[in-house]
This record gives sequence, structure tokens and C-alpha cells, in this order.
Amino acid sequence: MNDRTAASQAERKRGEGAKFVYDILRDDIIDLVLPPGSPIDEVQLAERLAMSRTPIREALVRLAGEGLVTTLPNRSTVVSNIDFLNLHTFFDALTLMYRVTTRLAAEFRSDEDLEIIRARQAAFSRAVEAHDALAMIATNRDFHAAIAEAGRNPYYTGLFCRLLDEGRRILRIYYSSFGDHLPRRYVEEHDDMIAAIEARDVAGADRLASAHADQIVRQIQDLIARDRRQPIAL
Amino acid sequence: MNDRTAASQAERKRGEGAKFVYDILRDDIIDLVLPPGSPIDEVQLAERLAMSRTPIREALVRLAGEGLVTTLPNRSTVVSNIDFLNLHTFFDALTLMYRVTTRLAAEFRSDEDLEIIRARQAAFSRAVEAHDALAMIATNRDFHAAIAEAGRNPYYTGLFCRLLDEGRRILRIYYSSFGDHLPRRYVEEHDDMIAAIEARDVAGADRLASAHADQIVRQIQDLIARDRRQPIAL
DNA sequence: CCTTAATTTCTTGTCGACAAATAAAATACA
DNA sequence: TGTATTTTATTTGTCGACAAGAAATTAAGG
Repeated sequence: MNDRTAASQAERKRGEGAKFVYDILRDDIIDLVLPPGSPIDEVQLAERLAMSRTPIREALVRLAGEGLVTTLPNRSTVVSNIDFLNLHTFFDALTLMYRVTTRLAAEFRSDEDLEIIRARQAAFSRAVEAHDALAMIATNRDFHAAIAEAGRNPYYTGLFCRLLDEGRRILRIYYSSFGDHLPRRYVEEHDDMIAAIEARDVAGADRLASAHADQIVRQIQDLIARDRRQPIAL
Repeated sequence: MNDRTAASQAERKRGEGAKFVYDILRDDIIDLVLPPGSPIDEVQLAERLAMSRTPIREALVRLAGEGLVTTLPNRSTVVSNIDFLNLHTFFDALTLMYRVTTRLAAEFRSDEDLEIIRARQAAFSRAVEAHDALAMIATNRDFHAAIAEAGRNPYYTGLFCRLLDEGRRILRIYYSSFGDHLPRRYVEEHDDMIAAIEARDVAGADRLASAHADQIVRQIQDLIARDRRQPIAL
């Protein structure tokens, strides 16, 4: 599953066992290493990570709380499916969170926030230049998470990060499709958003975030429309 | 702590042990039976509920995921504090969720949804008539949760219910203060919202929800301003 | 040969126990 | 008397084991 398993099985501090397996599972789920529907065997995981079932169970409970895994009572727990039938609720919430977090960032950002946001944008830009679709997906998420952090509303950041992670899963399915016609446009839109945030232009930030969200939603919908097989399989 | 402890300690089905203690703790936290800062002793709870520490730990992990308890590593877990310094983030998110969920309810509600909402409003109305502040708080929450359900966006309902529960905790602190001048106005506002939802008047629902949220936020702020001692203690 | 019932296997939910980590208490020392 | 250090005690994090439930497999009956 992952190299980390062998690497850090040796010494682990007391109390971070659950976090350890939580991070591994979370990454693997979001990166689709564990595709939707994959069963998660507690005993098998315990053996691989050389620990007892207890911390693994704790990680699973947390993941279930975030909706990343689904626990069937007295039966196996599986990676949650992507609900393609109700994607519009996802798009709706995502768009709203894009707008709200960017607005708040324009209002409350500190200079340090701006630095972090710029660094994330640089990473995203590099990924685009390198035509690395996977890195694009990841760095794009980090960019917007940084903006949300600058807005300083933990309720929004919490929901937004969940949505961004779910978006990563969806994009991951289609990542091969947009390797060619790369959305360099996104880089420019990001730059515009940064400028609005720096200028504390709340209305402008809102407008840009809204347009940006529409762009992304439209692209995902295009990708789904172009490839109709996958959704059924999942 | 609660009568349920003695009542249903006898036979409990396999698999619902964690849910059992989760529900108890959740209610007690929201009703301020366990005030913010209260330590939660796993062993003590295990004895009282006549079960092992394992399901109790699972419940605590879930509660921590929802932010209702805070786990200090290798130390006790305590009921999360109410962050009075950053209440504005709470009010902001609450207002937005009021608006969004009511909008969506006006758009997507079914006739069955409307029935449920009306039933909840009736319960709220009864609580107001009976001058039962505690019941008011609880039924008000249920009313808005029903509206959110009618909107059919699980991302919104999830966040909104968390916010409503947090609001219950805050109101609970001051519940004695508004026993006298009862906000019958809220009942009318609720009725107006129901009418807008029934008429599928999205814009109207939004406007009403916005005004309603402002009302509630203002009342809470008044209560806090009138009683300045508590916030420090918590 | 197919359907139904019994049996086995496998996975989970729960338990009691132990050890690490921290807090509290007791002791030593200036 | 006040501070630093050791000792004790309490509480958590982790473990291995066991039993209940469900699925898979086998056996029985039409």
C-alpha cells in the first residue's frame, strides 16, 4: 500500500499510533490508492503496521466521522462511495465555501497569511508548468485551504477542507483527462484572487471566487459528461 | 448524571454500546449537565454504565471529531470550552447556514417535509406558550434542523446541526434570563418562513432567514452583554 | 438439480490487563 | 521556609483474547 508502513513501524511514540494510521488511510483514500468500495480489514492493517487493532479502530472511527469510510454494523468497513447522483449538493456547498472563505480572507488576512498563500500558489504554478496533474490537484487544494485559514473561521475551514478533499477524490478519477489541455487559466485566476485579498477588496474577492468555482464545477461536469463509464462502476 | 444509566444497563445489543454512551454524553454536554471544562473519567463512566472502556473511548473519539470534547494527549479529556472571544465566527457561520438551508428548503421541499416542519413549529409554539425556556431551545433547534433536512444538502445539514447544538449550549447558559420577556416574535417569524417555504419563494425565504438570524444573534449578544461574569469563568 | 437448513469460517465488538506518561505527594536540601 | 528532586499514584494508550453476528460453505431434502 505504502512505503511508510515499513519505514516507521519500528519506534512510534505513545499516543500517536492512531494518528499514524489515520494519516495513512486518509491519504490513501483521497489519492484513490484505496478506491471507493474498498474493504478495510482491521486485522490485516494491524499486521502490516505492526500494531494492535485498537489504534486502527480509533482511526476508522475518526474517518467515519468525516464520511471518508462507511461502517456497516458487524460487517466490514469500506471506503465511502462517491455519490455521483447528488453531486450538485457537493458543487453547491463547494461554491459557497469558495466564496465565503475568500471573502473572509480579504477581510482578515495578515501579511503572514499572504506569504503562505503566495507560497502555495507558487507550488501550484510549478505543478502546472510541470504538467503534473496529480501535483496540481494536491497543490490547488492546499492553496485554497491556506486562503480559508486566513479567513479565520474554523467552521468554514472545517467544512471547506472536507469538500476540497472530496474534490480531490473526484478529480483523481479523471486526472488523466486533463493532462493535455492544461488550465493555465487557473493560475491567472489564482493570481487575481491573491491581488484582491491583498487589496482587502472583499467584493472583488467574492466575485473572483465565484467565477473560479464556476470554472472548476464546469470542468468537472465536462469530465464526467465525457466519460460516462466510471460513475456506474463506482 | 442521568436516569438512563440505571435503566438500560441490563441488556444492550452488540454494536450499539458506543452509540449508547455517545448519545448520553452528547445530550449531557449540550444541555450543560456537563458544563464546559468538565473532565470525563473513562473508568468512572465505564463503571456507571456497566461496560468496558472500549466503547466509551469510541464515543469520546467521535465527540472529539465534532469538537464537543477536547482530548489532551496522555491526559484527561474534557468538555470543550465555549470560545467567547471568537463568537463572531460562530454567528457568521450560523447566519449563513440559516440563510442557505432555508433557501434550499424553499427550493426542494416536499409536502412531507412541510408536514414535519409544521409539527416542529407546533412543538416550539407550545414551548413558548408554556414559558418553558429549555424546551424552547430544544424545539427551536429541531425546527431549523427539519428545514435543513428539507433542503437536502448533507454538507449544510451537518455543519448547521453542529452550529445549532453549539447555540443550544450558549443559550442554555442564559436561559434563565429570557424566561420573562418571551420572544413570541420568533413564533411569527417561524410562521413567515414556513409560508415562504411552502410558496417556494426562495428570495423571500432568504430574506426572512437572514432577519431571523440577525434577531437571534442580537438577542444572544444582549444576553452576554447583560451578564458579563460568566464568560470569564468559562 | 435446485432450494432450504445446518455448519463452519471469518470479522467485528467488547473485555480485562498491562505499561507508559503525566500529575500529585513526599522527601531532601539550601 | 521555599525550592528542587524523588517517589507514589492515577489515568491513558495499547495489547491479546474471547464471544457474538454475519457471510460462506457444506449438507439435506424435495
